[in-house]
Amino acid sequence: MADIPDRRARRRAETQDEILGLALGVMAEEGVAGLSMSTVARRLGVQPPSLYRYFPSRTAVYDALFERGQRQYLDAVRRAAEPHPPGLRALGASYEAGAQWIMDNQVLAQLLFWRPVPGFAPSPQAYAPALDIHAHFAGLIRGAVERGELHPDAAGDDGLALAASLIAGLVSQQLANEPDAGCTEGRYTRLVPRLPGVLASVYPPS
Amino acid sequence: MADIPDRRARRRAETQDEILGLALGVMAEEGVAGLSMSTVARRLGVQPPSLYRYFPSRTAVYDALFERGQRQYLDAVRRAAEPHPPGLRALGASYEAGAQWIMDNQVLAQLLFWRPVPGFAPSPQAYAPALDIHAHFAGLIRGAVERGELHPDAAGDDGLALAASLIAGLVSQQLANEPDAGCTEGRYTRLVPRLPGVLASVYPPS
DNA sequence: GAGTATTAGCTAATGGCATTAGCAAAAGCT
DNA sequence: AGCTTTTGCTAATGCCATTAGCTAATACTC
Repeated sequence: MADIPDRRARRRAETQDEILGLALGVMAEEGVAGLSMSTVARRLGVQPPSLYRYFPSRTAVYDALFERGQRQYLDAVRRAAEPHPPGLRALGASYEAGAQWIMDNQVLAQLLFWRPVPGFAPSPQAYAPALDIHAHFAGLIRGAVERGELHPDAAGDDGLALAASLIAGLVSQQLANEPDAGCTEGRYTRLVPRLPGVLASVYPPS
Repeated sequence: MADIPDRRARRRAETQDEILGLALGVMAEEGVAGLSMSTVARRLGVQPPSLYRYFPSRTAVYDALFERGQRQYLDAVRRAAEPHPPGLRALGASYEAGAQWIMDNQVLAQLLFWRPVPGFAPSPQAYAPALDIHAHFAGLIRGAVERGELHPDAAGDDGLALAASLIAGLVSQQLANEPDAGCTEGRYTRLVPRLPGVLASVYPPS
């Protein structure tokens, strides 16, 4: 019956995935820090200690979710920018896609961007995509500068920090105050499309 | 010995205050959601159940801290604005004082603005000052409009939302990425003094 | 000052949690 | 078929929040 090189490994990976999905559900209901291995085990139809065959600790579950989230988010913002040349348009598309992803994946986003879990710090490999995310936005802003859409200062340290803070601010306000609103209706996230314009008025091309 | 109307009530209030202080310390070490009644009791030199004479539950401790935080923060931003007439200058001073307070009281700030504790929602009375905070900033922005420092749109829904998001963005980025930096040195919070200028370039007076 | 009510502490107990140890059955491999 | 690896289980440990019930001290009343 060895029709597939490693059947067991595949089933194992499936189970791990199922555990992560259930964990997300629990976190959505109980809060990010409210993840309970026992609850996940119950929903999986298994005794709590059996989970430890798949993840060595609760922290490891967080870490796997962290990495998965980083990759999904990076994918979302990259894909959104792809159709455009690097510049303000691409930046706007990335902003919007990022905000959308965050509102659609709130618990994952909290884990990624706000670290609400005492004792959890992402492993270096789980954190790696975060650097790519930063590089992605930096690249778009440099592109906007080269196209004459922004003042060169926008690509400096302060400009990049401000650009990152603009989106972080809208999204964090939206999550804190109106977490159930859709991205396009929320009092805060509906302003996301205006961010490229905000950046341009702060850093008008020379 | 009844030299003071209610001696016991005073001692009780002192103990409650001491508990809140110890709780803040534990939260600073273990994370906001890592507050443990048992740890607080140990530090107070008392058995865990005795804490329940002072707070009916762990959630009640969070609630008391929430209210205390709201009041302190409101005080800080109000006091900073006082010397100035309502306008961009006062707004800048409030922004800076608020950012400073948050960086100096990170755990309290997380409790106030990011709700990282599953199952905790502030009671209406603990939440009350939050409305005053909003009104404070709205008043400053209206003042800036009246003084001709900002376009009237700045005092609309979108303008107020953007103004709140600007400071939220810088601070949340600072906390997430460089929590140990001082407010004036941090890559993000050092941009706080520029926020009135940012707002003015987005909403230039007609 | 004696008596009474209130308060603040204690210990013991309950039920939940993450995690570890050790065992038994199943699944795959040779 | 026999061996190894994997996956599940139960039992146990030590933590937690919280409740119940008791005792000593503290303050108030007469």
